[in-house]
Amino acid sequence: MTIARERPTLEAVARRAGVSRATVSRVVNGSTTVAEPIQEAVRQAVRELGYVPNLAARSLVTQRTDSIALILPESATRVFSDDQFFPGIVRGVSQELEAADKQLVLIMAGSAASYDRVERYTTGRHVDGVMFASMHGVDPLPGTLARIGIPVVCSGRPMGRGTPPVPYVDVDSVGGVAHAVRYLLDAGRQRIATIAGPQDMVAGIDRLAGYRNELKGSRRRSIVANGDFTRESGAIAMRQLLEDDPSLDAVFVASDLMAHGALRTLREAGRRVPDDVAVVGFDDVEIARYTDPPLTTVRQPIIEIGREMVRQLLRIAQGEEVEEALILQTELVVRESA
Amino acid sequence: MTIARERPTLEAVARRAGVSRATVSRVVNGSTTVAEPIQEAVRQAVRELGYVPNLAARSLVTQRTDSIALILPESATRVFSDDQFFPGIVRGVSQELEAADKQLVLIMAGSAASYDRVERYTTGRHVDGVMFASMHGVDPLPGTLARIGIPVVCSGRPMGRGTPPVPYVDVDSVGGVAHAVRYLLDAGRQRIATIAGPQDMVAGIDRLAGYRNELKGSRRRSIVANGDFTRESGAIAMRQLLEDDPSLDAVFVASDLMAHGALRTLREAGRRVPDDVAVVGFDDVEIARYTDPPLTTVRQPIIEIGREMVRQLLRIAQGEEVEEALILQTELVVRESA
DNA sequence: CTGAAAGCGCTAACAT
DNA sequence: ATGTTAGCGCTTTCAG
Repeated sequence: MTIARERPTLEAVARRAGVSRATVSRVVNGSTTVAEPIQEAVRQAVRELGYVPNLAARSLVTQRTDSIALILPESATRVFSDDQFFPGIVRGVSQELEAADKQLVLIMAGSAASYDRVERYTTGRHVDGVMFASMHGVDPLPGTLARIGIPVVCSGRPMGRGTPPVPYVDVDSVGGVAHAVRYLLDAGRQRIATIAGPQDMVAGIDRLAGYRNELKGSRRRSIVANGDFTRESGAIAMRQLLEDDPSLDAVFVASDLMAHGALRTLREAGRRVPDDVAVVGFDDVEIARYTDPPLTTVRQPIIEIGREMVRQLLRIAQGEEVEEALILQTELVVRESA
Repeated sequence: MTIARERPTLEAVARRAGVSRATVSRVVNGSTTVAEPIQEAVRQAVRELGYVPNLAARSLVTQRTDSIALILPESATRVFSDDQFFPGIVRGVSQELEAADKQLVLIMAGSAASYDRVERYTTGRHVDGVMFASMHGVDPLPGTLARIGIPVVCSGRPMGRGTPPVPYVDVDSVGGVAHAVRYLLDAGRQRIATIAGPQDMVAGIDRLAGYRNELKGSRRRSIVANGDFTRESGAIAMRQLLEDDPSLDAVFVASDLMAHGALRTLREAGRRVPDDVAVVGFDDVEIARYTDPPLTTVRQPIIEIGREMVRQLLRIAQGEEVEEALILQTELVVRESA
């Protein structure tokens, strides 16, 4: 199928054009210090031979690859589920990387074996920098990378303190949730439950902490069920809550997707929303506008997180010092009246 | 933030362990021909120095990177839309690559600039093989890669014949559509329209051809509107069709997502499905089971396409000859009775 | 403005 | 079983 077993090298081009390797290299890399006629001769030789530079060789000497990895420690199934978090991050990252003319390589790693591969891939310097999103538990990889000098940025504060600390971009979850809960309190709600996110992820932990914090001041007891950010888990958790406390009149749900599931359960249980039970979500993904009723939720600038991750990463790659934390603001979006 | 500016090399490890570079290389790569005590000494040195192999150097000599690219010539927005084609392909590819212990790097390229970058990235041998899905128009890149000896496989027959031909995995669209149309004919439908996919994609072209082919034998005239595989375009195309021929009683839609949109339009227009108008889709994605009424559709084994692409690619990479075309079968799934 | 030469860090014969 | 040696294909001083 392929004849071209022998790929032409710089050397071959140089011979053909009757110049030195150095000159060919200069032309190929767009140096302006080469006489026009020679440039043309070189380009011609490149064309005739079908020369394409070997990036491995180049990056061996330049120490750059001009590509950046975004690691999603999740299975492909999860990444492409209807959770709008991943698309948001990827879009933000793409936009910003586009502007910097860097190649984005997206890597999913849902299993232990694949995570090992990712470790080899990234530590081996196949990319100039690495971003992590949706991390679970205490993950040593970001710290490892940072230690061997590869620029890293995480989305969400990494769990466990490492040395050196890994810079991250996050949103003010605790503050956002506080707004949400206060909104429910102000509306006179008495028994405010929560459906928490997975407790192996900072997003899950922080949102639950925000809820507990805010409730503490109001002498109300907390009523908690756990989900994993999927719609289905929200439906199940809501059932659990209704069992635990049938008289609850409000629930803060740690993600819109789970809130969507919770709404279904409430409807099935004959509770009116928001009359009987007020529901507030988190994320402000598109679905929040189409639920019945539309969801009051805490807006999180997901795309912006992606963009900021890239900006931080590029700064680090240029040797600039950056703050460990870059925190973006959240905002309560009221859609139904509780 | 990072102290490790100087990355230890094989050389450094060798010195520290008091052996030669070759021995260290053997240990690092798991050769069994090294005496146990020496292995241990080397591993210790590796640990102490925090040595990590430089993959660029390695692949410069081995000519391998153990990673494979999947190129999606679409924007991130489109890839993460609710079109279940992309997730299916990615899942199939992931599964199969996992088994081969190769790293998948997913690359999206929705703009011309990004496509240039992808060309540089792939021709530069950053990966051992390249897969393409969702191609638009005549794309020279697969052919270019094949020519310079990089294994390539496409999903869907590439448009335009190149030299050498690029191997591809596709489904029997024409046959699948024929079944669908015949099903409508057998049900006694008289005016069978179609909502075609984008005509710059083989999937769009082939499905339209299948419709025209099958209709030709029945002396019925074809009624065509165009969409771009999105739900919204299906809704719009359906409106168009109703205007063109208010008396149509059936429509074959080239994708389930467009069919979903078409159903909405039909409902708004007061047509009952399937009583007034029968609708048949293509893809059999999950949504087809949840539309109202559930969609009769042509099932396409999307995940299998992904898996087969990888299998073909690995064969090519091992120097095996493969057939240019690998065609998977489709199947009509009847859900509503037309 | 161009060429010669010295590596980048690693692997793989080939010796020993 | 281990070491020596010769590159892989490229960039980049440094001379000229």
